[in-house]
Amino acid sequence: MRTHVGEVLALFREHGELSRTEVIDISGLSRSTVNQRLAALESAGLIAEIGGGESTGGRPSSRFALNRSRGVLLTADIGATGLIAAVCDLAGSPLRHRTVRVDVWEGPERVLGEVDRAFDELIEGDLVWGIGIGVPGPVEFAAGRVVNPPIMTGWDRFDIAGWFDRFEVPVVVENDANSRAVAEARPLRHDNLISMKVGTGIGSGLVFNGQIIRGSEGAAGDIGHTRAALADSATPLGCRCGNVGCVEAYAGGWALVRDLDAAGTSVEHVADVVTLVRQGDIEAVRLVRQAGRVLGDAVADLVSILNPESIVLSGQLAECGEVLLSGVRERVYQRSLPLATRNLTIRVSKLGELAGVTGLAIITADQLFATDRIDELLERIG
Amino acid sequence: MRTHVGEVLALFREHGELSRTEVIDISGLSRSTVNQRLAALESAGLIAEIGGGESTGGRPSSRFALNRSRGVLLTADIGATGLIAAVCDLAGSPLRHRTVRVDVWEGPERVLGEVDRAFDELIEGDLVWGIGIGVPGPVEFAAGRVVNPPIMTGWDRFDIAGWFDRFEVPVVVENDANSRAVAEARPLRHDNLISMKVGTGIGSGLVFNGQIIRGSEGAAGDIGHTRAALADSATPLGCRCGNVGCVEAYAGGWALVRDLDAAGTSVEHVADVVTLVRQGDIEAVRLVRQAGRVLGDAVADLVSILNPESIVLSGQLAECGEVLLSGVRERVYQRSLPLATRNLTIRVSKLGELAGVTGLAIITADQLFATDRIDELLERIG
DNA sequence: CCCTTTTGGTTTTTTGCAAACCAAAAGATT
DNA sequence: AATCTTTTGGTTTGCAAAAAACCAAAAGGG
Repeated sequence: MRTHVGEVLALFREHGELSRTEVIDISGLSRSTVNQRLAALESAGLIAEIGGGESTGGRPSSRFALNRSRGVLLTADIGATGLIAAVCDLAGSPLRHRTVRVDVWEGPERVLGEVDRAFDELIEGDLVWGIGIGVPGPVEFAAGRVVNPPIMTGWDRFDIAGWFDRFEVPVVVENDANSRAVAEARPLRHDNLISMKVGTGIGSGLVFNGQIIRGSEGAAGDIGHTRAALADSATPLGCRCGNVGCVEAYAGGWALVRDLDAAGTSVEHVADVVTLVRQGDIEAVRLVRQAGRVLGDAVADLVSILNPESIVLSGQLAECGEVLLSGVRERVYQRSLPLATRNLTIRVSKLGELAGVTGLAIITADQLFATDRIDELLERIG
Repeated sequence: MRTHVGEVLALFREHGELSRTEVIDISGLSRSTVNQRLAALESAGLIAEIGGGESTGGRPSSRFALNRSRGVLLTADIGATGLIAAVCDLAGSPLRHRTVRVDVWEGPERVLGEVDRAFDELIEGDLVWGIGIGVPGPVEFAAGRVVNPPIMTGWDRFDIAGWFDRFEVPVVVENDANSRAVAEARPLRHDNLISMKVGTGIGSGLVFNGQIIRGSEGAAGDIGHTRAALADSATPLGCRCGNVGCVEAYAGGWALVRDLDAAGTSVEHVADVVTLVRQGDIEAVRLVRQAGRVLGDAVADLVSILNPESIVLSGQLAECGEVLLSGVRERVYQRSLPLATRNLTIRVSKLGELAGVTGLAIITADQLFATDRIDELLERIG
């Protein structure tokens, strides 16, 4: 009986709620085949019948939907100085989450140990179906490990997927910016989107043709260390990467802290900058708006080259909202080709700090429900 | 009998020459199914048995390969001031070609009329299976037409595919830079590649995850009008696009003609610049090398962001070879993140002016041999 | 010359899919 | 209220594709 149910399941993941007739129309399959597959999916508990539909002049249809609580996905979004662990349903929505403060450079054993503990506390007898781990570095996706990370000391080629062997479920490892981008793109059905994370540093995730662009070595997305446009200030500032004139050295959170401090306003962390902006501190607002312009100049080139349909800003500095956005918009609409900005939207993420874990859950579900792996899943859940 | 032969055909397109046993191993299908499909493909003439293989201790295998001369693909690479029309085999290799001088702004009827004439002269009783047209503007691929082109006056939304209705074969329309990128990427099996065309203007084609990145409106790839790095020269030059400081205004062919002319060397066309460089003219070499640096600065950011495995330069200025390359390489290896340049190769295209028509043939074949359209093809060829 | 190895081809069995048919549940009509 | 029409639900039957099993052919090795 275990047939090509994956294609039908994919329809529910994409469209949400469907009746038999709708499945028939969309898939082009026959009524009997659709019935057979729906029965298989329902008996496995992957889909469930929900409230009966309205009549359109005849017998009312019964409607089905993905049974999003049949199992859970454990996800952990590991950042430079902290991590968020979450239990998500099969549609990707976080159900419960915990934040843990731990520095990534303390190494994989220490950090993943914290993830383990957080998972143990979050699981409430849930059936774990998959695990997704987000990391702030380049990832070899197929192997489930980090390769040549600039900031993740001690993590190089560490077998992250193997760490979670005890769960006996698929484990995916993905770059944190990429998982954010997926979380933004998928619900909107945007196939071409750029997600910018502006926190202490600056990173980006690219989704084009509906797929994550990882590059040949998983290092794609690093917009923070591209060259900034030096409008009039003749002094190219040094960056923490060792180079000079990087975007991050002007618009990154650490650069704003540096500049505000130099201007006489005592700040310690990016959060302080955000607070000042919200309080309307003139110097802070001026600096963040200027950071937006630098960011906008960098994004403008990217818009001309990649022609995305939307750009989403996230990260701590994105909490400055319009103050940051206006600078970005100003430069993008000024510099990018009109053709590329005609239907472009630039906005701040609505997902906030949960964007990472949400995206990881979606990516993990993608793997679990992949048409060529669906049998494996049915095998496991009996 | 008309079954899922497409999957097996795809194997031959990817691997070239295969024995039955190899097809069985790669596809995972049973011997009988493979035999059935091979028989169907062979009777349709899509594959042919080639010289028997060597024995490895048992009966020697018979080997099969795509019958690349079963039909031909007509392709035309339309540039700003001229077009190349070609007859290609089913593997994408150009068999015969013609060059026609015609300006694209003379409109679709005039230009496509020239394409028609060139096709008629090139066909020698060949069975035409598909047509591919490359154009210097943004393309709505699914519809087979140009949308909002900046330089293709009179072409907006013109039904290019419809023009070739008389052939009664599938027609694909693609951006010229994109088709070039495919021609470079496919034979090398590179999944992440940037192709830069440096001629009068500057354009690029992006292939990532093995797919063309077209952007949300087919406008992706426009690197020519991104912002150039203004090292020390304090005067941002005006560009023909109306903006200032574009890469093209420094490194485009028209900019070099402008600069050489201003320096007292009388030149009219980009070809003259190339000739001068080859003759070792000091000023020309200096300018082209400098153009390479400007280009390199722009590409460097793209390398950091997209992490391609190779960059290929084509177009007239690429004929300057090492003179242009050295400038590009200098800046890329200086500016891009080490992680992104570790395994990066930067080189000049070996395909030359036929890159466009080759890529178009490959893209057209992709459509013809797509698994969900293979039955349509078998229907047509009987 | 026989045995082993590897590939080629055919027959048999299974299974997934679709067409066709019948049943059920609603609204519409008389 | 009874019947007709419409739409959806479910089952049976027939077909065809795929795999397993089997036999044949063509090489090398002893």
